[in-house]
Amino acid sequence: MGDTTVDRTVATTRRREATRQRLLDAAAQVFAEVGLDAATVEAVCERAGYTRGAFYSNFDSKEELFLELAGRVARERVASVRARVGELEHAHTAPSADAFSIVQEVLDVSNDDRLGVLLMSEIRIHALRNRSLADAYLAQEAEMVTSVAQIIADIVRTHRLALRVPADEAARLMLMAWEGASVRAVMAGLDYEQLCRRTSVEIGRLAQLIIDPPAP
Amino acid sequence: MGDTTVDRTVATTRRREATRQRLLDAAAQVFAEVGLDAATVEAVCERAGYTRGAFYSNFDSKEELFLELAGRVARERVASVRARVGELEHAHTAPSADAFSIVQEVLDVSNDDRLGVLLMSEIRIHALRNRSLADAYLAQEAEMVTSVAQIIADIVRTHRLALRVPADEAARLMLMAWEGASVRAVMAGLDYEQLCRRTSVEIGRLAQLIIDPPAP
DNA sequence: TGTATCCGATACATAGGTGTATCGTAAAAC
DNA sequence: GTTTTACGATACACCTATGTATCGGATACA
Repeated sequence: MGDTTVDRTVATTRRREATRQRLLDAAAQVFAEVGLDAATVEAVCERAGYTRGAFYSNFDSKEELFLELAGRVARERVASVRARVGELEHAHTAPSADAFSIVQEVLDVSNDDRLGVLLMSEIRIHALRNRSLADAYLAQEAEMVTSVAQIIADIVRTHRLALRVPADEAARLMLMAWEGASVRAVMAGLDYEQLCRRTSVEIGRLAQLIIDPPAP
Repeated sequence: MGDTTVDRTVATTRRREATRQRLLDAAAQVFAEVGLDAATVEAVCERAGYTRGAFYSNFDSKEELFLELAGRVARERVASVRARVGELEHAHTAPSADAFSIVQEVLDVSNDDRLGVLLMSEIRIHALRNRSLADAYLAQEAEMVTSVAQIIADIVRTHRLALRVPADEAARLMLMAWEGASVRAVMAGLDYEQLCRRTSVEIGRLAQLIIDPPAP
C-alpha cells in the first residue's frame, strides 16, 4: 500500500496528485506553445499557479515531467479511440452507408485542436531522438491502428463493401493522412473548424481510394 | 555589384561566402542531431572548425542562420525534384510499366537520409510556430507537389493508365505518405537502406490505390 | 615589400535558467 | 487543542549561453 518509495496518508497523496495534474496540464499548454526546450520550468509553474518549489517537490526535472506527459497523452488517445470502438460495437444503428462515414468515425475519435497538434508534433520530434520515447510512441500508434482498423472492418462488413488493401494498412494510411493534414492546417493558420474540414476532406478522399469502386 | 550594404572585393566576398557555407553545413548537422533550441552557437562553430567570433561576424543570431538554412534546404529540394522532372521529360526510354515505377521516380528525387529527415522535422515544427517560415514551407511543398504531379501525369500518360484522383491530389497524398513513413522509419531506428525500403513500400501501396484497377 | 583591410580568435560582461537548501504554514493525526 | 508532517514559497549559488568589444594576423593590392 502507498507509494513505492514512501508511505503517505491518503489525503496527502491526493493533494500531491492534484498539484501534479495541474502542473501536467500547464506543461501541456506551455510545451505546445513554445516547445519543450524553449519552455522554462518557471513558465510551467506560473501557468499552473505555483512556484518552482512546487515543481521540484513533485518532479525531478523538466524531462521527467515531459515523459510523464507523453505517457498520459498516449494513454488518453488510445483510451478515447478504444471507447469509440466500443460504442460502435454496441450500437445497432448502422452508420450512414457512404465512405464518408468512415471519415467521420475516425475524425471524431482523433478530435484535436491546434494545441493538441502542436503537442503531438513536439512529442513526435523528441521521439525521433529518444529511443524509449520512440518505442512508446510507436506502441501507442500501433494500438490506434488496431482500433481504427477495427472500425473500418466493421463498417465495411456492415455495408458489404470491399477493401483494396487490408484494413490495418488502410488504417495506417489514414492516420498518416490525418496527421499530415492536421500539421499543414495548423501551419496554414486555419482555425479549429477549418482544420476539421481539411482533415475530413483528406481522409474522405483516401476512403474512396481504399474502397473497391462499384462496377460501372 | 557587391553587397547591398558594403562593397567588397571579389576575393573577400568569396571568403565570406565559403565560411558562411561551412557554418550552414555544420548547423544543418547539429540542428538535426539535437534540435534548434538545444543546439548552441558554440556547437555549430566547433563543428565547422571556427569559434563564435566567426559566427557573429557572418550572422546576427542563431535564428537568422536557421531561417537561411531553411531557405537553402527548400531551394535544394525543389531544384532536385525539378531536375528529375526535366530528366524524365527528355528521356525517350519509357520507365517500366508497373505502378512501382512511380514509387521509384518519387523516391529517387526525395532521396534523404536520417539526418535529412530530422532536419526537415525540425524545420516543420518551427514552421508551426512561425508564420513566415510556414509560408515558405507551404510554398516549397506546393512546388514539390506540382513537380511530382507532373511526373505522375507523365507516367500515367505514357502507359495509358487511369487515375482515381487528380494527379496533384495523388502527389499530395504521396508526399504525406513519404513523410509519414520516413519519420516512423527513423523513429524505429532503421538504417538508410531499410528507410528507403519502408517508404518505397508505403508509396507503392498508395500508387496501386490511385491507379484505376484493370478490369477483371 | 609595404600597407590597408577585414576576417576570425579571444576576453569579458551579462542574463537567464536550473537545482538545492531552508523556512513558513496549512492541514492531518492524535 | 496540540503536535507533527509535508507541501510549496523564498533565497541562493552555480552554470551555461549569448553577444559585444577588442585584438592579432592573414590576405589583397600597390
